[in-house]
Amino acid sequence: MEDTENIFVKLKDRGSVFENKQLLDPRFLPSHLPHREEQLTSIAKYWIEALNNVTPTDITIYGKTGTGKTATAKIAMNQLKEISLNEDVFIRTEYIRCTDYTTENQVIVRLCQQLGRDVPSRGWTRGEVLNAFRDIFKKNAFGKNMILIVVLDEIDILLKNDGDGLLFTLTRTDNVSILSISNHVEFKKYIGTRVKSSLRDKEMVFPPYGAQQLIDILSERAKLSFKEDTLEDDVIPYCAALAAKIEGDARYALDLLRTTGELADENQSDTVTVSFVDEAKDRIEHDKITDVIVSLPAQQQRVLEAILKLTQKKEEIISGKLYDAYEEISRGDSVSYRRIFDFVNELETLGIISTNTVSRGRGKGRTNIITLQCDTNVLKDALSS
DNA sequence: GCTCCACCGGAATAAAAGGGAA
DNA sequence: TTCCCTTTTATTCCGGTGGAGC
Repeated sequence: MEDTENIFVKLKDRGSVFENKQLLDPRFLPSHLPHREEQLTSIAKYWIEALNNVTPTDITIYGKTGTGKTATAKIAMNQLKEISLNEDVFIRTEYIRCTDYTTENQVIVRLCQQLGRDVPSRGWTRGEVLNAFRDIFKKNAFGKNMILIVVLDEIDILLKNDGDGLLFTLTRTDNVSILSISNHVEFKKYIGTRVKSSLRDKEMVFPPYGAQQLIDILSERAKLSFKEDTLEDDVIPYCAALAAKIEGDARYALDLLRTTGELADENQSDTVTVSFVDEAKDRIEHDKITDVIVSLPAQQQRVLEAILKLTQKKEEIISGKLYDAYEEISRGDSVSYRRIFDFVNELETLGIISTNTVSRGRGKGRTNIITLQCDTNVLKDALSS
């Protein structure tokens, strides 16, 4: 029998335009962030108090997706940690992503665990968990007061889901400083008055990156991630221009550049040309929508199916009609209208659909007009997979 | 057996704007 | 013309239930 060629060997030997693709990964944290020096300095000016054994003031960071909020906060955390080792203080910085820990309880439990307390995620009462958390501040091996700086990323998600209980607890705990990061400016509407009074925070806004700034960011990364002379001159400016249009999103810009390189590899091209950028843009859009839809619960997929069906019939989609279509698809296994209302809202948050509430006048009440915001073919493919 | 919490739905309340009375 | 009424559905509030981790 003839030996089968090892597919990995074949793929491994194939050329690549990348020197180190990891550097373009959104999770990669560079040591230097172009055009965020000012914001980093601002955070440091507040946090430096910790080195004098004073709990720093709370900070709130606003900014759209991909404006460097998380990266800046993480760099500040690392640098503070580094310098505090040489000082006579006990500072802990902890990072929590509120999309992973969506309730007060989950965050406090997680903090306890990160700080070395063995707290189970279930089984203990709220009081027991809180006591364990507060105990951590009472005694420690060095006989020094611990200062805890908590970075709560995407805090708007937690506030919307669970209310302001977490902020209440944290602001009432001595020696805790909060840095909250939010995508939305209006997230404070979820904070009640009792918490507002104890949360005396400094606010910071991260502006979207401009096209030229995005060029700087991409150039810096591309230098190390691509092989020499593989990138055509126009590629980076074009990626930057596209990303600048989408609210100056650096994460998107990096994603675009990486996908463009991947397409060059797939086409076994030695150079990355502008023509791959447009293709990369389509692929990212397609993958993004597909990923979201595939991970949706079955009931929400059915709602989308109903929307797709009505869209294809070119009918105006109003909430009542949508529910009828949904019930028909569900064949008896349907949830209430009340649930569908939530689903529609979630789908809107995800950007798959948009809604517009209109009133039709006396005797006709009001309704939501729903429109699909993505390509019907992409949606169809995603639903059938 | 205890706790958490995602999921669910009933009930109350709010909203919008054309129609009709004054 | 102004202003209140009307209707229907959007939206909010809130409590129940059951699965899962401990």
